[in-house]
Amino acid sequence: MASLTAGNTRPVRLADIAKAAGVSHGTASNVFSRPEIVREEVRERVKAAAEAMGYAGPDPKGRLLRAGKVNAIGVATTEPLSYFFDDPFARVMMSGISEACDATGAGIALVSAGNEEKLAWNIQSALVDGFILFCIEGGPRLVELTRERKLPFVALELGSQDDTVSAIGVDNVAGARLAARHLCELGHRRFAVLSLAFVDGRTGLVSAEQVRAALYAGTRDRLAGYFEELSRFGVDTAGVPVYETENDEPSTWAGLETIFALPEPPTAILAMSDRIAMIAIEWLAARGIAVPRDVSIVGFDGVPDGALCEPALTTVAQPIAEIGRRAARRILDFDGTVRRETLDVELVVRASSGPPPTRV
Amino acid sequence: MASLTAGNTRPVRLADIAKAAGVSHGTASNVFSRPEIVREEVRERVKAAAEAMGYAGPDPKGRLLRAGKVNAIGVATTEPLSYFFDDPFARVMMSGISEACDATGAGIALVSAGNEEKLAWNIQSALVDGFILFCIEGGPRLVELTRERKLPFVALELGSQDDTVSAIGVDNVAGARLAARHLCELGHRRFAVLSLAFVDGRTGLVSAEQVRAALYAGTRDRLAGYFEELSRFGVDTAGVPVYETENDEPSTWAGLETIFALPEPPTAILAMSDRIAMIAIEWLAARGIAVPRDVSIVGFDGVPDGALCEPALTTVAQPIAEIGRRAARRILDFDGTVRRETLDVELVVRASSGPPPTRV
DNA sequence: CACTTTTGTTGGATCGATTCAAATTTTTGC
DNA sequence: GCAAAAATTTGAATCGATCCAACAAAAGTG
Repeated sequence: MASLTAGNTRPVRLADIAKAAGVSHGTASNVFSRPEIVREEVRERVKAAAEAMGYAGPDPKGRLLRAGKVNAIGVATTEPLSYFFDDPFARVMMSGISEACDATGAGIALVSAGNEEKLAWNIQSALVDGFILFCIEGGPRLVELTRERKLPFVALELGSQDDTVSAIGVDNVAGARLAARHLCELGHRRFAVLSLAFVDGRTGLVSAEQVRAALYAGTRDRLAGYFEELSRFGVDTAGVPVYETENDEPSTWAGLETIFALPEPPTAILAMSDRIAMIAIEWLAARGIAVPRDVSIVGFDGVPDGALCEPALTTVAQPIAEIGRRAARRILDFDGTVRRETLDVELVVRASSGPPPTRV
Repeated sequence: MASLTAGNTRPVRLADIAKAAGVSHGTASNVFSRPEIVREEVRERVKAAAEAMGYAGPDPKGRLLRAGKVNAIGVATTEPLSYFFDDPFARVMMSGISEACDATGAGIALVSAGNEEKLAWNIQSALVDGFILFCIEGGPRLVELTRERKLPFVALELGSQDDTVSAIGVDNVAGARLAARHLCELGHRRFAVLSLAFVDGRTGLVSAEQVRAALYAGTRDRLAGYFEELSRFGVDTAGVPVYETENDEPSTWAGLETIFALPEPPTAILAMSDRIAMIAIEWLAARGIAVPRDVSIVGFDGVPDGALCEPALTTVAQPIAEIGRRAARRILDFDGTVRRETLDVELVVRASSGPPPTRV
């Protein structure tokens, strides 16, 4: 219970110890930042004074203003902060970012906020050299807010096609085609799509009309990829139900209820995220529908949990950590250019996909 | 490939737009920080000037120096940054910290560094209002470094008994007793302990002598708890092998080799972390030793993975997220006091512990 | 209309350091 | 012993804002 702060004395400043040691602040500063250029005797005297007065060392707040560089990169999202540690996708991404930061000794500042207003403030006042934006929900807004700061930033996931923002993401169309082709080649012809959001805050079956009006290009692209490939295999995509979820349990459950209440339930589900896919697997298991015997499922993302679930998830894997690493390096070695980068995805075939049940 | 930074023009400062708008910098500042006190006409003029000159808004670097408060808390460790996202224990802890930070709108700055020197620098220059220290390996050093900053900080895990540092941890002795009692009550009498580090960089069987000289009090306390309870049940603790691991696979494997090569292998393993326990379960499974039929295992920590592994892990659960929340609040509502807080642990009985095999 | 209030604006001081050209001291060379 | 060269030290300027006491202008009051 000892009190640390002795009364309310102002913290000791560099100027204070300079005076105490009888040197100019210039010299005092040098003692800490370039000790080799000051005479040993003086150096010791200043250090002694610092010690005696309980000086905490040059305050980074002061240094910062002069130096200009923070040596930290901000990672922002509209989700709560715990998202960075709870969400599997985010975690792998952060691992990649961490790696790049570790390599250069940079720090990471996590930025987020419950409400819109606080988020704006937190972005405006974040002490960072640049931002990496997790554009999940509310991506466009986040980009706007960040653009105001006029610092380098990279958007993760090529949500919009705004060519004025740097972004790193994957080829969603190609990835989706991989998934669809895999299922078609296994013999499936009756499909359903459990999709991510096309616009904010809506769930339910979506019409072609609504797809065209999609706010989130990533979702639209994945659907386009699915449909292109399905068509190639002669599937009438107009008959394929597409249920828009919020990437969570309630909406995915609702989607499954809907899909399996249809006169011709699917033998294969194309899920736009591993999260959705894994929720679906559980839902199906609870209803005695065997995966992949009765229904096959292919996810999207390639989060580590997918390999662990029962049955292990077939999925379109993004190079998540690599995206993170690249994003971080783009900020760290910023060269003033705006660039959009698309990485390749890879189909990882595991146990959740197999041939369709033979018709009885 | 468009260039963002038009040449190398210095960024626009508040003073620049003040001049452009023909007002004093005081007024210009007010336009951004307290717009309601400046006359509308003037406000619009200044805003227009800002817009026209591409002003990014008041630079937080400048504001910071004046304001003094960063509104962010630093979380430091000697591990690489990715530790925060990869390690299950750290993740849950960070979730708790995040929650507390979200509630007050504070940010989180992750601080770490590969080598000692860079770590010191990073701690010295972290822009934060206080620190939470993950004292795993190298805890004492981390505490020293942080103390220099003269900012509030809280050490996680009551490693040392240094009463001059604030800390939050669990009652290791009581927790360990819980684990030991559970196994004794199931009928076990032949034990082995897979321990965390007593000192840095050593592995192998430890002697009572070495236990006494432990650098890490947490480890010592857990062992003390185990032994106290074992004694109570009439077990001769002198005969209980204690193998010091580095909480990783190689050293845990080595420990298991050693323990199971003993003339009287144990029927129950007391593992000082869930990590060690889960590594042990895998090792045993690979050797056809059934858990809990042949050998029971009790872990320590209560990480979420423990519930998922096969068999699910019996463990002494720490209120990890709660520790995180409290630590964060200690920094956020710092009251100038140094306090050591000890939270209770809870025995979570799952599938990895059962009665010992009946003697043949 | 002179006289207080109220409302807005100003400009200097401050936050805590770093930097650098100029001034000073110490060394070196002869 | 003295000039030139080298090594230190100085102090003003700067980084980019916020704060606040003092001042000015407009509005209200008797």
